[in-house]
Amino acid sequence: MAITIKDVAKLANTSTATVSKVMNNSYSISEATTERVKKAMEELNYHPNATARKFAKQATRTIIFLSEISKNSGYANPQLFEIMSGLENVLSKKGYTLIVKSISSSETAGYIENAIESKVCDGFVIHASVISRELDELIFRKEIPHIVIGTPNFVNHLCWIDIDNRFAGEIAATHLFKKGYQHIAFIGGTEEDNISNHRLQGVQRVFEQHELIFDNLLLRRGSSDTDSGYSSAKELLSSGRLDSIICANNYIAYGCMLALKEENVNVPNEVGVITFDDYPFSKILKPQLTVVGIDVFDVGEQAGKYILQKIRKPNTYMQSYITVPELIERKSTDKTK
Amino acid sequence: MAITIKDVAKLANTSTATVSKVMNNSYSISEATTERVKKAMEELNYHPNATARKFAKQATRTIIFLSEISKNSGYANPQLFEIMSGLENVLSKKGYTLIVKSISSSETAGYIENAIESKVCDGFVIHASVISRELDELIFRKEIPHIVIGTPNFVNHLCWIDIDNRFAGEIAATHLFKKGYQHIAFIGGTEEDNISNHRLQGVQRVFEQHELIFDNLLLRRGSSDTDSGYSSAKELLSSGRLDSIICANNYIAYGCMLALKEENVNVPNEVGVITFDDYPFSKILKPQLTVVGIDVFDVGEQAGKYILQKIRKPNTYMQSYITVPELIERKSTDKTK
DNA sequence: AAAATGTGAGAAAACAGTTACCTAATTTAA
DNA sequence: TTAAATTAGGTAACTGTTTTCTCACATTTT
Repeated sequence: MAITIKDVAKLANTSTATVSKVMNNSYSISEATTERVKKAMEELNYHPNATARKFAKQATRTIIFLSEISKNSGYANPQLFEIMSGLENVLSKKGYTLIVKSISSSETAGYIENAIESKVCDGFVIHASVISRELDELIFRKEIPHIVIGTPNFVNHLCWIDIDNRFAGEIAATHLFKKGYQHIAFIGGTEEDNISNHRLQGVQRVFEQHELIFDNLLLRRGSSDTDSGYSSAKELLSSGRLDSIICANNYIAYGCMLALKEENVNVPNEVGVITFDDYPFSKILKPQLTVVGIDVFDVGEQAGKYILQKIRKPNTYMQSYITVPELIERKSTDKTK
Repeated sequence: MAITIKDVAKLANTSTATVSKVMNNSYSISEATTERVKKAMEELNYHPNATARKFAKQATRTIIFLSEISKNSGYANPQLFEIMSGLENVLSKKGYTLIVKSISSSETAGYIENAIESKVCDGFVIHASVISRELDELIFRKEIPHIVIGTPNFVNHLCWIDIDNRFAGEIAATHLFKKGYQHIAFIGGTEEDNISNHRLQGVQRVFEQHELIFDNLLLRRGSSDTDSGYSSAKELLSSGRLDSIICANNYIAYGCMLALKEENVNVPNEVGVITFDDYPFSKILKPQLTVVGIDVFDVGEQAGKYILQKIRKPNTYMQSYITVPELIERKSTDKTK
């Protein structure tokens, strides 16, 4: 049998109430009694039962992180885990526990409803890829403490945190102009890919600011992979006058670099290349890629801070929060004017 | 106030014991009563309190995954998350919950002792990087259900699961021989890096089998990164006769490929390149890398199965379990004889 | 010296389930 | 027909901690 609070109370010659009060250092307990109790706990090597505590306190101090994780997620989606790390980091510091649960968007609402009713956790951090209309409604109706990571497509009530991808696009374009590039191309993912869309919008906004027009002949949309980056770059090179390429992500950028090398185009002097997200990748290419870096660990941390705040003060209101990207200058745009 | 088992019992006109029995479908309860109870649960939208259940049952159905995760882990250590995904996958299926906790090796023993005494979880999956001698002793003394992922350096009592890196080395060397390569070089990480050591041992074993001697002039040890791969490859090229290189990991391989390209060495015809672990990376290089692939998701799954088994039947004994690597043939060794 | 105030600590009632044990009713076996 | 066995379902104890309420006693104020 495990040692319980009763054993401690008996040894310390007090009541369980007093022992509990000492543990929670709430209420006024005299110095002497406190010492006696602590000594007894020490002597018996007492560890309070965590489940019983949660039960009595009616609070779980637990957050559930929901996203779809399956074979290859670790490789394909390193940002997801970077976010999770940031989240764990702040929760841990505040004595909270992180449960990780893989789920598909069709199951999310059901799972969350059950988990909150069953008091499994105090709140949820939900990856945008697993939200649903049903969830939006549920969360509103039951006032469930939550935060979505990423921009949900149809948001009425969900609150979320994301990267400012438009601003990231602005940073990229501004940097190229500053470096003296003038004919900027853009290679993005599919038309449905909002990340690409927002990054492109940011680029276009900079053109407007400079009272220039973004040349749509220098815009390519494909899929978000290396092959697409490769073929888009080849097309661009053969078709038009350009001196720089903004790639919507690392994979595209890599394909693009391969094409440029094949065509013997010098990077950064003939064509500058810039992309987004600082994958390990971008540091090891030759030349190293200039990147608009996004601190996704920080996104996880912010999400953690927010959900804790929401639990402590349920009337806290926030619909969205945006983290700020930052330029990481490397060789691929280091043009000697 | 939340709906409890009492409310259900009252509505169904039975005792709480009966409701509980229906929920756990244990004991004999008549069809009619079962129906009545289920209808009542439905009607009240009853969700049993998870904490109270755990408390009454004295079992947590929870596993804690311990490793060191910090900023950049998601990028630098995708395998870690691949393992976590596999683990979550099997635990989830069996109704278990996965808690993720970042920790450093100096804290592990203390944390585990407290968690097990406090009945926070039923068992632990521990990454080899956070074990300690103290932990080994603790786990033995208290018979703590656990499994270590990776080979611990000093193991007396810990049980662990790992990849058969020696066998992976054998696969690599065998493949090269089969393809007609004869002068095989090896680029590894530091002398302390056991993964490199084991892979090299496997390679050497194949040489022995063929009654050949591995030429130590074609062995290079450095760090495990791209730069090291690059400089080692350059050295090898200038110094000796070789027709193939085994790189201990993807980063080294990439550096190696850069060096080969710079020296205008044709891959795979002049020099074949093979490495380990199937990072996304290896598919997008030109030429694509042949790789001894290791299914780390499977490692996570195996670990999950083992820990569940251990909890169900504590007298299950296993000291180590090894997963089998597999050759993924791509262009970088596709020599036309 | 009496009244008001403050402080330390215990008794007991939560918290919401599970389950060992018991009884009554029904079925089966002899 | 009776004894034994089986089945259905209720009673109440139990899981380990927290917390409200109360009271005794000590201290301060009037």
